[in-house]
Amino acid sequence: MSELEQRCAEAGLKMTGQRRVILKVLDDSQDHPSVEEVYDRAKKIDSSISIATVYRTLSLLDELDLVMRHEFQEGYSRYEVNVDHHHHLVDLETGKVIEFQNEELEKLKAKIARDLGYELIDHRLELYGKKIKKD
Amino acid sequence: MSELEQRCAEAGLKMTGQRRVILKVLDDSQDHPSVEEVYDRAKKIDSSISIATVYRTLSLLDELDLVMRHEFQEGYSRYEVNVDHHHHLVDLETGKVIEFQNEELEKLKAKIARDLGYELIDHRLELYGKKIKKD
DNA sequence: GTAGCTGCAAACTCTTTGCAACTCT
DNA sequence: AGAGTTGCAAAGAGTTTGCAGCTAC
Repeated sequence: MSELEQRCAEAGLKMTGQRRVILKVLDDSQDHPSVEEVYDRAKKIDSSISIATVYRTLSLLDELDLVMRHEFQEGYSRYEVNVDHHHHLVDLETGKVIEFQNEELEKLKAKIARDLGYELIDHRLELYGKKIKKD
Repeated sequence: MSELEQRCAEAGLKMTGQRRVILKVLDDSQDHPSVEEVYDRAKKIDSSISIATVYRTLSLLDELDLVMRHEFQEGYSRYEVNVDHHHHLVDLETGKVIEFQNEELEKLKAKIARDLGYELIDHRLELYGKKIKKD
């Protein structure tokens, strides 16, 4: 039983065939798939699965904090399995998403919020860039 | 003639009554109105204006970089008149948007991208927080 | 005069939902 | 058995678009 599956069970979710398939797809993902992409990958395993179920399952998993929903500036959501805290740099030429962490940045964000009189609850930082070519 | 109007003229846009109304609404906005809000404010000046025109005009202005489109995590877009570079802190309890700038942050972002081998083209930073209450 | 702009309504995309049938536990 | 889950299709929200008429230049 995968860790995702385990944590779903702990949350009291019924482990249906469809959910098992979606969890496997997520477990196997090293990227940040859209709902449509999760759906396509799931269909390869069980072609009878419906996109409504994918939407419902991803929403549930997001609520349980087992996955993280992102809305890059594309008009739809992407999901990723909830790993360590990090941010994203989106390659504007290829759409590739690169993850990074930066401790200094974390401190700075919290400080900025505090200075404005706020407790930082959540945030979003995305960089969009082009690869530097060394000729 | 407002500065926005001037810059639209320079861009070769025809100055119709509807556009003048929308530009005035934007000029008078100190906040970050949604399309619906711009539409409502515009209708108070000219009730015959259509929401399609508001969408079309805001898209145009965004392309010309006269306004900036934001997608906070709300499921729709908000616009603001394109002023100095800054970021936003969204008050999670009231929805209020607070603007801030931070030079240190700017440098850090560019450095992170550079270290990853990227030239920073664009970025997005939003903080979401709750007001700290001093009891 | 004409290219560009408008209002209207229909269409589109992404997402959610009501419902009857089905299935884990 | 019963609550939770599913597929389907319809509905929703936000946004875009085709078209015929209108308007700034």
